[in-house]
Amino acid sequence: MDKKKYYISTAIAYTSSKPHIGNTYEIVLADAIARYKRLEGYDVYLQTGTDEHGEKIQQKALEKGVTPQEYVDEQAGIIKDIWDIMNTSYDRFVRTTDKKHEEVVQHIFKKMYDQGDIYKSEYKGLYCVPCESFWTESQLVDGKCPDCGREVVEKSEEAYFFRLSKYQDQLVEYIESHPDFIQPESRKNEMLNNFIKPGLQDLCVSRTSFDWGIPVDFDPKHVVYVWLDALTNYITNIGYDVESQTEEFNYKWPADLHLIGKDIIRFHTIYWPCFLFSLGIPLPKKVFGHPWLIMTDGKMSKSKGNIVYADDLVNEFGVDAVRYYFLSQIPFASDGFYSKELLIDAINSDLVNNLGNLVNRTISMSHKYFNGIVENTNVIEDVDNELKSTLTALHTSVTGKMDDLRVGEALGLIFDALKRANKYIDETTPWILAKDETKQDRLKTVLYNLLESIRICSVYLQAFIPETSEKIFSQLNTKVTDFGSTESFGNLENNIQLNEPIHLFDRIDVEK
RNA sequence: CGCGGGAUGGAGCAGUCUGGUAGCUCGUCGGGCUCAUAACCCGAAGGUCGUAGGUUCAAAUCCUUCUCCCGCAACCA
Repeated sequence: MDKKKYYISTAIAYTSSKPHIGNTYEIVLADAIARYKRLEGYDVYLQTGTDEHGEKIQQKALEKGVTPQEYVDEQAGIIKDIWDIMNTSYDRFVRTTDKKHEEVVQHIFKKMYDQGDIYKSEYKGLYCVPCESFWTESQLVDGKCPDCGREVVEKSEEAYFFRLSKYQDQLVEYIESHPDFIQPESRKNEMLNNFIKPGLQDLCVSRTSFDWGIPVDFDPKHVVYVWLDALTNYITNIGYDVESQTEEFNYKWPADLHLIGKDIIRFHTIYWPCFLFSLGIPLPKKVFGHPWLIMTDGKMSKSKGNIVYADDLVNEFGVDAVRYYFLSQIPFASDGFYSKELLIDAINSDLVNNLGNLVNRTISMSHKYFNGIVENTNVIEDVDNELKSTLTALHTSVTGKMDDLRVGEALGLIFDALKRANKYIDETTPWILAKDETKQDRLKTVLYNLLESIRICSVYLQAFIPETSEKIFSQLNTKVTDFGSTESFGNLENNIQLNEPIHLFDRIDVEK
């Protein structure tokens, strides 16, 4: 076994409310990457989960009249259900209220304290007494509390700080010598110019204003800052502890990819690396800040009532339709739009007209002309060449796009190939061949080529729309579904008995 | 001058790094075909590539001005 490992993580979802499609996009994206890597033969580990501490959680629980633990248990369940509804293949779903995690976070905090990276000091800030909140200068509205509009006062409170400043030079050096560390590239410049080079201030890593968090064990009126708690999930759940690391940790770490939203790049490319420097363990290989899925009618908000949830969409359109939309329509580095019209458009034109119809017409013809048994008679004509080369080229081109995390473009290449296969039907006109007694062997080859093209595309599609791939393989009645079988054309079994054609996707009536 | 991103036919995007006939999907219009989920295939119309200027034989692409939109601005995650 010389499988190479691939550790990919999503950010852990904050349990303050049910995730909408924007939040759900990330796990689907991670899943597609993970599935593709597995297809390629990597030993993939996909970790996701929930971030369950913090003041906001405590407030929400209070509002609902339940304990914070009861609240996050419910929320974590909801989130996990949505991840499952999206058919995502995570290997472990972690929670920051897990006892083992909490214990290791305490060890980490202590270690940092003992070695002088964390020190006790005072947090000074502008405080709104009635709201019990600290605000920064820039958050104030007309110099007053942005929540209630009342005066704020200078206040200081005891707190622990992490010496970010100590690691500034090391961080700059690391980022500049590892050009792939922060992706896309524009984010790297943003971090360097905006935050790091102007000078890193030490980070306040404890709170005393609320208690729903991991207590600092040697000073229990403090709880650990949520980000120190949350970020470490990437190591605490694979067997890291300050004194001893498990074999699992040594094998999996460093992570190959942290997939995160572009809004939390700062935490993953500044705080997290510095924490790891402090612990003396390597940095993850890549942090990719993906763009957002935004609504054509403006930002989602409760007041607008335009929040869209993935599970509702799945109920209406099916899981693979929603996955397809997320994976194909969101640009690599800039935000992508969502609207029901765009979703329906993509379903009808790509999934129904292109993919679904291709499979359906090909299998139908095979049944009609040869009772579903198609032999590769190898009656080759020039017109076949372009089809074959289009299909075999995918092996390199799709993999290249996936390596660059350009998932939408990878999917686009596959659908271009399907389109090419539809064109091949017009070029070869099987219905005319069928009427000619002497062309039966040629017709068999044409149909075989089409079925093989469909098979090859379906192998790749396992990473993106796995249920659909299954349905196609089942219609083709093929066992050849491995990645290696797409390197050359003609690996579909000869003389297989096809199953009856079924509709993969139903057309969505636009009038509705 | 806080930092960064964006503005490309009706819609959504690619192209900008490494200047050289402006491309893709959807929609519209016309044609073809009939195996198929009114699907498929071919063709056409539609863009002064946000504004103004500059460099160049040549600019969506490089430089500068301005306008508009978005994100960030560190103790909310």
